[in-house]
Amino acid sequence: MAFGGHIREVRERRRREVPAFSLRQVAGRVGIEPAYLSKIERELTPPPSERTIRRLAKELDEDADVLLAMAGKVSQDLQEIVMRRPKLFADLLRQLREAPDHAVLRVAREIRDGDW
Amino acid sequence: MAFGGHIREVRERRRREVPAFSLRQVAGRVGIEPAYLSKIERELTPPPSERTIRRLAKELDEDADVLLAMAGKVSQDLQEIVMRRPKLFADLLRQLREAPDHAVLRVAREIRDGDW
DNA sequence: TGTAGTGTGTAGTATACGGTACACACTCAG
DNA sequence: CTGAGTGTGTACCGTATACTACACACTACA
Repeated sequence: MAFGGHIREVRERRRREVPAFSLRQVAGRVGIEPAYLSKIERELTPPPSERTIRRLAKELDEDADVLLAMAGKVSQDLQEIVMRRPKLFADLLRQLREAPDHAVLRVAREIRDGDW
Repeated sequence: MAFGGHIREVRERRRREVPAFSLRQVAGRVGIEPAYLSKIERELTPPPSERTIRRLAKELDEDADVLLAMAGKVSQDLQEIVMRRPKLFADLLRQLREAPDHAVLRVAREIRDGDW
């Protein structure tokens, strides 16, 4: 799904319960102009910066990494993890490209359980 | 190490054997202006685009992912892998941030040996 | 009926990105 | 001593990024 439309959906849904989720008020709390948020939601402009996406995520209680992905971006902190050991992580990610979710999850679990 | 200086070092080293690795000729084969490559190598300009970095990597027989990392970038194809399953890979990468190389390598090996 | 709040149209802006184009000074081989 | 090749200084360029600012029309409530 596209970024803007998703934001609009989530915001409107939230708004049905809490009127403070009007476009103007959300824009205000997020720190951008209402007109800009309007254009974002209708996809008349490309998705905003990572910084703004993070604030939107917080405001709307959505997962920042997922929103960033919808915006065609990858979180800066993840990029730094890869850049610190480029060969290592480049290989790993390409290995895992086609791997099913459960296999990747198992890997993550093994690591978390600290058997290294 | 910084991107530009590394490029200069590698190119000069190569040049000692093969004179075709002059700045001008490399720039020519890579498809950029010599003046631009000069500025890149002396870091008077930020590193070039991913596209140009890839060509430099090929030309100088260096690892593209490593060069990209030195340039503060992450390969577009890796970004797409993460963006397709953002939660999955965001979690995984953050798990692996502090993990020692050998642990990550083992994970990659397990996956490659296809036990999923 | 006015006024508070809503979303939107239009215009403009500062900064960064990713370079090109050309002239210059230097070196070194024939 | 010339001319082919070297690296570099300076100026400029189009496009994209990430927004702001303001005016407008509409709705609903008091």
